[in-house]
Amino acid sequence: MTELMIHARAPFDFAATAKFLRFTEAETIDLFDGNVYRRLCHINNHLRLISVKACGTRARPALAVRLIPAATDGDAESSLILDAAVGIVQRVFSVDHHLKGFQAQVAADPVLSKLETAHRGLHLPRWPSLFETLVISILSQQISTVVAMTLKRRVVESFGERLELDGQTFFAFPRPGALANTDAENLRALGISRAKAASIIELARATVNGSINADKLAGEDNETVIRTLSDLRGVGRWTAEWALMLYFGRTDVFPAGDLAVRGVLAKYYDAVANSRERDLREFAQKRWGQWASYATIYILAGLRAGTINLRSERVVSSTAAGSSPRRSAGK
DNA sequence: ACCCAGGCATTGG
DNA sequence: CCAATGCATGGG
Repeated sequence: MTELMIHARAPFDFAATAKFLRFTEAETIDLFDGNVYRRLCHINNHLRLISVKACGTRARPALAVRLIPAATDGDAESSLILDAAVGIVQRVFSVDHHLKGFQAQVAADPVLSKLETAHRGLHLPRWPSLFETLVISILSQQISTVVAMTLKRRVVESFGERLELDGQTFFAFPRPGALANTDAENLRALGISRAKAASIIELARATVNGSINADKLAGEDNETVIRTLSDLRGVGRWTAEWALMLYFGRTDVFPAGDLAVRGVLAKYYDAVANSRERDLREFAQKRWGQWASYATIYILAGLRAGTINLRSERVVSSTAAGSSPRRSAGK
């Protein structure tokens, strides 16, 4: 069986990166068993299961990529598909990001350097397409991630193509065309709000007709991408910023409107305890600069792992025994 | 039953 | 420019 190797830059923690965007057991599309990452993808109009696992050494990490059905040696079409699959894996695991720069950036920041140590090697995990990225972010707006993943699973099972392999059913994320021509009621029936249903359908149509072009946007700067994506119904700054990270792989983005991120800054950074969104953004850009996206995901990773939390007081204050407690989250 | 969770569009000052 | 409001589900 043909297997391709992709080399990555150390530090690189394959499992942490694979897990970051996949927090529920009920995942039907983005599969990770702790060892092998698998996802069914449309590649050059073929359905293929991409299978990835870590190999190499700590100093020279690498990924091994396989396709099922397997590529046929010497077949030109198979070769194209394999190359495309490698491109997807490179994107999903941000193998080109060099985290030494992030380490240097946060060395003097007590909170982030602790998080960097705790989660060392976590790369920015990304989605294979801009369409999928935006649909997931729209579904995630305001509601808990668990609910959002439930809704995503229903969308995938209703509109995604499937492939049976060894008695197991694999789903691909729906292509834009599958959602562009559906009625909003079909999404409403899955528990999606009226506004989000309309947003997803409009996004699907914009993707099909080319008015949203991921390849073109890839060459634009952050603010241009944010402006362009924000023209879509249901896409605001928060959603566009996460798309800059989770699809385009920009390392210098800070989603200052994010509820969880705001809570952490309010609790752990006195300087911005009650700041407005644009002040938080300025603070983050100054402090984390080209690595603000990594500061963001390490903060969220820390929250999930319990390295940091939003529940109680940050530390025991030696002098203010009777002082009023700090609010733990922004309003 | 109620409140909240990795927002957004709309409306009104 | 800023504040208030409704929206969807599922877990506490």
